[in-house]
Amino acid sequence: MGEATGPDFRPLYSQIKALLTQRLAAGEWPPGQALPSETALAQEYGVSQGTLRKALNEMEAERLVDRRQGKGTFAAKHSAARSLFQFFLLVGENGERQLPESRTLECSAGKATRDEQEVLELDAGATVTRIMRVRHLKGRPVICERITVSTALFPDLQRCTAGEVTNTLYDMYEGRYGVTVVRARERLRAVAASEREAELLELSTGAPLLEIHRVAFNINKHPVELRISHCSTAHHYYLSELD
Amino acid sequence: MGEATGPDFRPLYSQIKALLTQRLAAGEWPPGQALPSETALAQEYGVSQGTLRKALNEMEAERLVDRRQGKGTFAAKHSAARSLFQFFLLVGENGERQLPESRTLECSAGKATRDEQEVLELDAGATVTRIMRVRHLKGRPVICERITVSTALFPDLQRCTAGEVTNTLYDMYEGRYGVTVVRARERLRAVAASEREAELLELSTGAPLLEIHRVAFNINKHPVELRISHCSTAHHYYLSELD
DNA sequence: GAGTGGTCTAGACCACGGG
DNA sequence: CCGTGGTCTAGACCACTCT
Repeated sequence: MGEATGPDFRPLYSQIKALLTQRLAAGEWPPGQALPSETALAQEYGVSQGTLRKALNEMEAERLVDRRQGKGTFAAKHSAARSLFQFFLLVGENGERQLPESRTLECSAGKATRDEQEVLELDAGATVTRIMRVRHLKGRPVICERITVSTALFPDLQRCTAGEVTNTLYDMYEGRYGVTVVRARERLRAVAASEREAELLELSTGAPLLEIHRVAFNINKHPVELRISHCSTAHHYYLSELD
Repeated sequence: MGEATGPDFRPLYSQIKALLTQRLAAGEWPPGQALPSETALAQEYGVSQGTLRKALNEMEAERLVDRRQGKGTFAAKHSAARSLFQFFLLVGENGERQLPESRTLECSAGKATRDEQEVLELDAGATVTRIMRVRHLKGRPVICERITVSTALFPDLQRCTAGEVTNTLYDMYEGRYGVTVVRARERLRAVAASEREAELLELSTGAPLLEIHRVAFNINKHPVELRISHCSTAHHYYLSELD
């Protein structure tokens, strides 16, 4: 009957899900790799295939795994599609989606501010790496953003961001640091463009910008990145589906 | 084996779901009313309880029905909680949620503009009812919004919005007109406050405001309301969960 | 106690992907 | 061809709600 770790009064499938998520977070199946089949896992845990299926289906709904008939179940992996549809909600007038190109302005390390420390749940005095960049859509500068991550979690990020341009930052977090971003919380406000932002985005000072304050979380629900973006919404809008 | 209406190559549970949704949309079970039990419906359609359960569970995920152990399955009904958590995403600094009070400024009927006609999928020359109102949170004026609906779908809305203040507009759509809003799409931009908005919201002209362009849909996926809100984000932010 | 939805099981068959 | 996940079934038992 496959005893777990102790008495647990949640449904079986929910316990199985927690165990599988734990193994996933521990790196037992790196992003993109196949998990054992349903039947194998069911046998391993001593439960029916139906129970195991319910656990895996919920994990798929949370985008922790990818399931495909005839192929198998795979640990979630970042892709351009995922960045585009899950994490980049600024779309063009006609609704078309496109990932922006990025130009890094600055990249430096320093002591976390009180705000950064709290949001990223860091120890007092921890070192963070900050990236300032401008992002372009169809040749136009549209976004001005400042990204903050823990230097301990992402060492040498400065050097990495210099050369590579092809992939998104989240691809790099996953590929080079083994950190997969699965969820994010965004807080939106309207703000006035500062003098510098106005210059970078080719607008006038005081022009209204959409501020996106994003905290990104890894599979363990720990915050791993703080990103504050100021976006010109002259030719784009932020799409939010309420359902 | 319970023939449906014709040859259909989707999975059984998906066909059942479509049939149940259709009956729900037709008003067979008004908001809040109980549907027959799983066993009864399974027998009616000649499928197993498991298949029927899968259909109902998906409908619950889409918030078309409410299911509670020991009680039954109920047609979705609007509630303060639903308005608050599904449709009102402007929250206070400390993350607390609260529904705003509304003060109607104007309410009039007229010919739909080209934009309104397209968004609401109306015939050319259709009549619409428009409401202008200011909404307050904790005594402060925070939102300035213009609402447009089809007059044919919501007759006499002008008279209705005059007196009643207790409930939300969506409660009224449901209670008086039998229209349940189940989904919405919002497009967000940063805009500058007009002179009038600045006055109403007690800000200076040109101050940055968050524009929310919302289209609300009924259970049949038809657009039933257009709402453009201009929000002061001095003491509130728009919360968007990306998962 | 009777009735509801929730969990769990075991097994059959189907659809898909790849050798 | 085999192995994978997807569908469908039938039945047992549990947890919750109301009378």
